[in-house]
Amino acid sequence: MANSVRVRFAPSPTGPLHIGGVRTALYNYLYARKHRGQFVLRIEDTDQKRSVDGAEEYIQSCLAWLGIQPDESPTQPGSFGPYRQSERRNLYQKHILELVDRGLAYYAFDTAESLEHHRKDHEKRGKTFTYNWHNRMKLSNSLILGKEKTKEKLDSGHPYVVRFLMWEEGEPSLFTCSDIIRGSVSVDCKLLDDKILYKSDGMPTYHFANVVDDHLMEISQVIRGEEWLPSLALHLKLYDAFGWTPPEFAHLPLILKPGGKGKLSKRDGDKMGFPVFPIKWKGEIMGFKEEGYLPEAVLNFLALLGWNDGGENEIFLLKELISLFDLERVHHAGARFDPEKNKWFNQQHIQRLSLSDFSSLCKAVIENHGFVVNDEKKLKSIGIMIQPRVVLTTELWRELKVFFEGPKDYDENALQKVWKEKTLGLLHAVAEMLSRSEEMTLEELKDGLKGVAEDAGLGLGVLMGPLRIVIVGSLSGPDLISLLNALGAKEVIRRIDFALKAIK
RNA sequence: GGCCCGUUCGUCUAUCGGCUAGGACGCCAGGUUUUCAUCCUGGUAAGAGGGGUUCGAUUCCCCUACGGGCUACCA
Repeated sequence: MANSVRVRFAPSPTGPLHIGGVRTALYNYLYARKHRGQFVLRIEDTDQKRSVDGAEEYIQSCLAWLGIQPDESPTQPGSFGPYRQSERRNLYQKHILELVDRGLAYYAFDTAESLEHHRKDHEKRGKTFTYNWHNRMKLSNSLILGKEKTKEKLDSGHPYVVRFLMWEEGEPSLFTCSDIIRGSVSVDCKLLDDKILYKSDGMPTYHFANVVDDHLMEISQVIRGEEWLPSLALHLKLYDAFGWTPPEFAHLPLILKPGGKGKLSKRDGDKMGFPVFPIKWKGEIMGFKEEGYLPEAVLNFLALLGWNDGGENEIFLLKELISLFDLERVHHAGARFDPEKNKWFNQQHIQRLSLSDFSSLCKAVIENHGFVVNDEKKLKSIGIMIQPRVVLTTELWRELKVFFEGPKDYDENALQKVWKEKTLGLLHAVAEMLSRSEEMTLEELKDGLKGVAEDAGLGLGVLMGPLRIVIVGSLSGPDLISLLNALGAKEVIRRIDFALKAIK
């Protein structure tokens, strides 16, 4: 099939994958699925110093939790492997040599110290040091050394890097790149530097590895963060140098901090009390999963951060996102991460869960707390009562608890508010009424309670407050009649008795 | 500093020259509910500023301001 779509998500394993990366992965995934193409995970570990143990596995687990798994990855290789850059050295080697041979890249021997010196010196004079056409002939590299001397240096094991010959005098300097989201972007090549393609440790830099890999892996669209836009010209020039047809590019707007300035960073979540990682990292930092978010809600929120389908609906499942997604509708400006709206999305998805899905969520929580419910019908009736009351799944037990344990203490303020002189007698009467009766329907139960209140010359409302406190411990919770019904007469009577002893 | 990208309610956004500028989150008020929550109804609030182009600019162009990114032998 011609023009088949292959996109990639290419994180470097330097720590936990944060929300910006997740969104990049998501957009790639959506694009791939929408166009019936492949979604590739490539690990960019060319910087050994910054690689962090466990980060690669973490990335895979995140994608798995979110349900946006790659078609090809280090652990599930396709026919374009290896999928870790550290395992592709020979490929880079071969290609860098080709560039050098053709005079499009050159060896440079400048030490880090000497470059640093130049930079400082320029800075002092209010200038910027750029290693390029206007000074490359004054520095230390194969361009001035000539073939012989360069070979000598190389053979003697002298450390070197390889630099890209970005631009030479006489060439046209205006270069126009095109971006699916932004249209065309022009840069002046005179201002660009001779980027290092190959480091002295024998590893390629991002720029080089990226271009070689995207070409070799037959990537058709590169969808990545906006921080790469300034190096787009370099990358395109590199494709050009090899004579390769470049993929299309789409640069995504950045995700910004909720309150302050700058892009969202890994530490923001901790600082401000909301997660920025999908799942727990090294048992230290909690993720969306642990904080009670559904993967579909996280996906939904992220998808809408910088993109929308133009309609007014905002709640989408992954399947719908796939059919609606369109890179050309991606917003141009950075988007601020809003933890409140994220929560709202979660609530919406919880509310939309089918009763049986919601019930099984409840069941797991109940069992985690050492209780069992084997009556499906009962489980579902509980589910109906509490589903609208939950925003995060971490709140599940707070709502579920009342069905399994009576209160141990009672809300003082609430007591003062509703506890009247006749309350004691009223509660005794309720217990008595319940002990007399068989199984009751909701209606019968309501009528029974009404009867008790009326016998004391009061309305139902006066009874409900105290009764709720006695059963729940506070003045909040699901519909009391349904709750009493679910608990059963015996348990209700027990709680009343317990409370009457505990209160005064 | 240089280069690049961007700029509509507090936040996420719709609008692709006709706008009384729409929706959502949040917030406020009211209603439903025996409570809280859900739910419903309503309200609040925006085109950064200045120049053009045009019969008409939020929409196109320029300048300024502001925001963001990049400027490493990090990605």
